[in-house]
Amino acid sequence: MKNSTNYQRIYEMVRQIPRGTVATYGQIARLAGLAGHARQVGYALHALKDQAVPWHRVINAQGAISARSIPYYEKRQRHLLEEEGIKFSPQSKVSLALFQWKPLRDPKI
DNA sequence: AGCCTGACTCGGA
DNA sequence: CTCCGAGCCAGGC
Repeated sequence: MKNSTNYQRIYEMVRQIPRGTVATYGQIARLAGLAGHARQVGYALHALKDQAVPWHRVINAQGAISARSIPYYEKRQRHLLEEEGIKFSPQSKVSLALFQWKPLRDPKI
């Protein structure tokens, strides 16, 4: 990666997501000072190899787990979230109103 | 160096 | 409600 700084910022933010809450890609991007670069957050997590950050707490803006190349991971992510007390709707979606991380420094929320 | 791909999001039709 | 297009960037070939 050329600019590892951006990735570092993203990882820092993801690491700060409290247990039992979730955050969206766009939200992480804003908090990391990369507003509008939600996609980059996804790439950063994709490039992530070790389990140093709670990547499973990052979901898309619809409160659903984003599909990735390996379907199995999707199931595993859901399991991890459920173990933290996060509930999924019949449509496999998380209620952002209830579980989304709401840090004070995020103006949009 | 150039081209293609992908864990996203938002606004408008 | 669903579908489409544009913006954005790192990594692999």
